[in-house]
Amino acid sequence: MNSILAAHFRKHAYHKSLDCRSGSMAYVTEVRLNSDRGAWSCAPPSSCPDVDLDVIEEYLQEHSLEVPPAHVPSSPPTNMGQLAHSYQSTRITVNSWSGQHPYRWHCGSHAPHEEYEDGALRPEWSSQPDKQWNHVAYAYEKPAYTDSDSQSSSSQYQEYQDSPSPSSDRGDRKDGDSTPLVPLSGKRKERLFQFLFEMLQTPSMRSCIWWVQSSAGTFQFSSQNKEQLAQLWGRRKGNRKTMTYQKMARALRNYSRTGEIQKVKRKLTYRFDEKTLRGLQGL
DNA sequence: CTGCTGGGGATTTTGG
DNA sequence: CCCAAAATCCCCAGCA
Repeated sequence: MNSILAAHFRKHAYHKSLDCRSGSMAYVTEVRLNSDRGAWSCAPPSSCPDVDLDVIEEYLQEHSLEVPPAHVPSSPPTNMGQLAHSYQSTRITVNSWSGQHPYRWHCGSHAPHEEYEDGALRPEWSSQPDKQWNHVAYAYEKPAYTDSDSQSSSSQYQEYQDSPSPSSDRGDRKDGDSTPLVPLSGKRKERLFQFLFEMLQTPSMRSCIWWVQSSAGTFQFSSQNKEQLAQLWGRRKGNRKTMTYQKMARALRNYSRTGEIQKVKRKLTYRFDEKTLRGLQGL
């Protein structure tokens, strides 16, 4: 899988690099937000942005939908440092999600260990690329690059972490839990939350969207690149008009009614319902 | 005041 | 064509 992905991106690296210039400005902004951590060491600050819609889209189409299973050849291509790194992280994500810790949903309220895996998963262009496996204790520290809202962080999490599971009350959805998660007949259009989940599993999209706390299902959009993500969504849907974050967020808010995704107090942050999460993991 | 976010009613699109 | 669900449009409010 690694090689495939790497190859794909490599394949596009050339002619796509042209676009980088146009797209790079957005990065510059975001990069500077990370300066205090020396961050982005593994990210593409000036190099070809990972948010190239064409490439991403193409890649996603080719290997669509199937989130890479937990098995991956041990050594990622060395020349694709950044990519390999991020992909590896993703692998971790997938790993930890593939039902290995299902119980967490139930005992999580006060379990402090949740933070750990999160630390490893966050788009932590953190200190050292090779430290990714470490269980950083500052897990709750918000990502350095979340612009100004950084001051709010740890305290908030506790709030929504132990919020009563919404699952029980809203079992009224006509389809219960089986539905939205699994494409009924395989025909149904991809849903927004499925798309988002997919993006969250895609290393190259980490400048647009990332897990804040994967164990809790919380994820966050980049204020810099959220529009690009939205556009990608629009393309995926085949819309004539370009999708915007605003519209996408509206759809997200609709999910809070039905429970698939809920808004979290934190800026640009949402949370997958556990049921939704489980369903997505099982896809 | 302005830009960014978030909220939600109204309307359109989509699938059965 | 009807219906329900999902998506989209559009306007407004709160906040830094």
